[in-house]
Amino acid sequence: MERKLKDYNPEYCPVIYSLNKIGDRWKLLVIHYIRKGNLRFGALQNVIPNVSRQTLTNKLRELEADGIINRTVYAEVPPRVEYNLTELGVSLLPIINEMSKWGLKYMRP
Amino acid sequence: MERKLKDYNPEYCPVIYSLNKIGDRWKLLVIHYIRKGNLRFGALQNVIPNVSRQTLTNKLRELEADGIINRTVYAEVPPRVEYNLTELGVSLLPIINEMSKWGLKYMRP
DNA sequence: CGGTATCCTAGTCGATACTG
DNA sequence: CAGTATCGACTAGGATACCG
Repeated sequence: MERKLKDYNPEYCPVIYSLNKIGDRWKLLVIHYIRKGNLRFGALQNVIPNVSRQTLTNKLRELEADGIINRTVYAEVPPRVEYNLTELGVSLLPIINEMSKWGLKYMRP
Repeated sequence: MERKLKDYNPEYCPVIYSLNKIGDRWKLLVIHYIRKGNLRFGALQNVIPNVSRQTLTNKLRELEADGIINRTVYAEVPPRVEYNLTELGVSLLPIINEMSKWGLKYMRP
């Protein structure tokens, strides 16, 4: 699925381009939870339900590679790593805001 | 992945609720392409890149079950089936608009 | 603490053939 | 035309163990 959508020419469909960057539940959740401020790896793992360390690592690396989040390593013992949104990451918040608004309006618990 | 996110209690996170409804590339693309007006099954298959009949069928059924699209069958020969957005489906368009805006602004072809 | 490295499985998707 | 049925390949993601 990943491969297929990347083969398209996104030039003709901005939506597909966006989907290739963040069309992924985990990524959106990471961005959603990071928005409030810097978060450590462990905190992310706790706050995102049921994500495995490995998957979280993968998604964080992809987001970092795409320039959506920053990864800051503090040379301490025990080690501390914090993630926060880049400017590009912040520019994605309106999308998440719309999703949040829609969810609030239409979800029936 | 599907199962996992469904196990969460979405009551506490509207974003997760939204993701459970439309956190899926195919679904978003279907909604995106249907927005312009009624579309037949074949037209959808042509306009959505590389989607198989089976996958498209599945996604259309799920969207229908969630009340996001209508399916209208015309008793003709050859048969004609058209899909269009319900009111609920239309309410999702702001999300897609935001994604489209973001893609337009930040994609580098 | 914040990761890798492996392994493995469930589920998704595509190809093909067939149907009303 | 608009599907279904079947099968097989692929892969995202979870479990586990280990590392700096």
